[in-house]
Amino acid sequence: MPARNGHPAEDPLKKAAILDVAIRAFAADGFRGTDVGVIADQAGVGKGTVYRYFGSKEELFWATAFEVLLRLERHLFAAMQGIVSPYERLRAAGRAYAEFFVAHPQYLEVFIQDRAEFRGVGPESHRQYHEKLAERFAEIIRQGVEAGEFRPVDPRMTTSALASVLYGCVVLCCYVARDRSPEEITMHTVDIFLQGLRAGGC
Amino acid sequence: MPARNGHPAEDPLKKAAILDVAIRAFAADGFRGTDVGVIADQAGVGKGTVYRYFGSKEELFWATAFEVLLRLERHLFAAMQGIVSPYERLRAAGRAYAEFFVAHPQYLEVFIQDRAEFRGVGPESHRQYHEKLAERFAEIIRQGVEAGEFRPVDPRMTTSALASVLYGCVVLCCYVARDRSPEEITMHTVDIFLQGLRAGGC
Amino acid sequence: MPARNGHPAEDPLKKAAILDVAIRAFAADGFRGTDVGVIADQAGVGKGTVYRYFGSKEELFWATAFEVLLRLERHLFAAMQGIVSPYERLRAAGRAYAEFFVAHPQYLEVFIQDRAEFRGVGPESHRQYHEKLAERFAEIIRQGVEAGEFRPVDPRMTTSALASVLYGCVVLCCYVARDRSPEEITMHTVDIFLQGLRAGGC
Amino acid sequence: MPARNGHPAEDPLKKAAILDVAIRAFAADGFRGTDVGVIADQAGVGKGTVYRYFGSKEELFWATAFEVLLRLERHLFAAMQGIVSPYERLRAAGRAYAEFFVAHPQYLEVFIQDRAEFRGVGPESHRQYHEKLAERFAEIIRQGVEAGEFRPVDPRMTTSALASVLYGCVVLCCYVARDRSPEEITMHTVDIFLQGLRAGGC
DNA sequence: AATGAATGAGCATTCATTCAT
DNA sequence: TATGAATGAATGCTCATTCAT
Repeated sequence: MPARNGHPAEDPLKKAAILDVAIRAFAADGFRGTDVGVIADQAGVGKGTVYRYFGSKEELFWATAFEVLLRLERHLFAAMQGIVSPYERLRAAGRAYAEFFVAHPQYLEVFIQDRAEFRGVGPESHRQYHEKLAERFAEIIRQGVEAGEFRPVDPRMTTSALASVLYGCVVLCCYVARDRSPEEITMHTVDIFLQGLRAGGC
Repeated sequence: MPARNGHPAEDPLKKAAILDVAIRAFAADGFRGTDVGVIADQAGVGKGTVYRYFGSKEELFWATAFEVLLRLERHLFAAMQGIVSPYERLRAAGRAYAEFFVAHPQYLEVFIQDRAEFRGVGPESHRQYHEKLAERFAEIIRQGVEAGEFRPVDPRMTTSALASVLYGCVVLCCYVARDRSPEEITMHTVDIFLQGLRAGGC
Repeated sequence: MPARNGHPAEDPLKKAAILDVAIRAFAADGFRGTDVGVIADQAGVGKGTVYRYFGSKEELFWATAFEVLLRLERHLFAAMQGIVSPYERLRAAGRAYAEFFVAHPQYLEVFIQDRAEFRGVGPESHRQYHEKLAERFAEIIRQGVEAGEFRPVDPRMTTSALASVLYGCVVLCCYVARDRSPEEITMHTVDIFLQGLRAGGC
Repeated sequence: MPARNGHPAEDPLKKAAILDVAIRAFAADGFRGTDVGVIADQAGVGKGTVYRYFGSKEELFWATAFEVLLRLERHLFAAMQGIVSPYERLRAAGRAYAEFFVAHPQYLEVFIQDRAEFRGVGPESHRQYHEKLAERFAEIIRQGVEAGEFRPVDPRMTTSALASVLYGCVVLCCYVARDRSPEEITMHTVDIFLQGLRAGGC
């Protein structure tokens, strides 16, 4: 809503610049450890501008976390593009998930900070977005079940299960099996998830 | 009468009291949000004593995280006690893992803080302990493979996989499927992990 | 069509609107606690306009304080209208003074802020106006003395005395005798001032 | 309450030093304009120490204002020492009041800030102290009335009246009659207060 | 050895003022 | 002329760590 005589009420480029810097900053130092002033400096704007655009450090963080979620979603669905088999779609999503966080470790840190600092209690809009995203995966699983490709599992719980598997893999890879890449571990885990650890009992 | 070695005259009871308080404090407010002074007060000791026993806030946190790891390990192996089948042992461990963190949510927060604040880079002794713990599970998987109960997977990678699955379940339960308990989600996930999502293609 | 002199094309209505809002704002939050941006918003103008019309927050405050002084003066002389006896004129002025600040507590706060923040050191024009106002009262006292209604006091000092009495009454009424109204206290004080506390020793 | 092995829980000298600096600082820059850090520096202590001793900037200010009130009270009663006649006691108090604030202008500024910033709403303990002080003066007036030295006025209201007169004189002297000293103005006003402005109508 | 008073770097947020549009 | 986005200095308060007692 520009004023009567022309004003760029909000500059999307500037907003994006702040967000980009914020991702790196929160990833590097954590929510508490991050200085809003440093973000402002690195984004080339005044501290007041950051507050103008985002209201508070907390809201800035949530905007940051949301942006990461958006990018992850885009990456996942791009990777599943053109694949039909639900089985292959989940494998592709798993691989993309690992790739995404390996390529952008800072995104992972933001995810982790979100949980660590706010225990998953963010703005309602985030919850709704999670919900929508989960539903998209539940639908894939539902199709796999209907197609007889998957066992007759509960789609929503299995979406949770898949999310847990993927999240656990990328988060814990720093603790375990340092001689393997996160992608390797993730794909191994996803494959067990899909095939089962148990020896095939027909 | 100073002790034989190291710090003279350390009172193990006092140390345990501090640690107990620290778990609750770090869980409640996070690493950065926790005030060492408050821990000292609640433990009934002076701030200086906390520093004498633990050196720094960071070291205190690591001691805290280590204590939680010890308790988790005890709980897991107690739950596997007397079970022979590797398959059943892993199921029992999975259930125990979820139970443990549901019964003591603060322990989970400490785990999460550990990763969030220090990216899994703690003292070397922790790494070694993780290693030993992982080896114990790898051994179970190895036995399962040898017994023909499991597919011929890499035991170490599969241990990673299992850890990721369990960790992901308890950490993410706050985001997804709020209508299910963490135990339900975890057991569902573990069962898929063991049985496979794919429809049994003999 | 710019005005003949000084600032071209100043809108007196807009200026008055800003001043009105400013009185309330400064009274409510004090000089330091008042946000110029809020004044601009409430007056329905841009922040830049406030600065265009008043130059700085400080000058805005002085304009505000001056406006209050003008209104007080009008109120006092309206109340003295038609009264001849100097004695009765001063009583009427005293009563009007108390009434004025009871009816408009925000005016009082502005007076107090003026003294608190600037120690009475405002622009020279204010000093001159004070001087003129004081002289009008001194003249009344002079007449009272000449008429034999007052003792032969120094008119200027007695004007000061009267001002102090009135100011003290309205400012301190929040500390003392909360069971009496400011008007009661003021009239009691004024009457003592006029009659003397001492038992009339003829 | 020192700890088991000797601690000077609170150093009264340090506290007094902070208070002394605070009086000057608040007087010079006002409540809002004063930087607690500057007070700490000038008092030769850390900022944390100021907060340890006084809890907050506001409480520090109240302690400051209270200290000034105590000093004023001591000065007033010292000046009335040995004087019997209520009439002379009030004159002496009036003179002492003016002298006190002329000798310590910063005390006056603190008084004014108190009213400006907090509208006389301080801690309950202050109100009680004011009350006690007022009662002491009311008693003097009561005695003057009983002795026939004063007219039969209400002692409490007349105390208010006297307080208003004195306060008004010292506060406003910066606006009016700059060619007279505050003491002169005050004594003139007090004398009118005592004798009456009106020509003695027997 | 134990204590807790003292320290001061650190940080979120506000707001007077400017100036491009 | 009017606007309000941008700026960044300013400030209250916290808390990890030290050290005199």
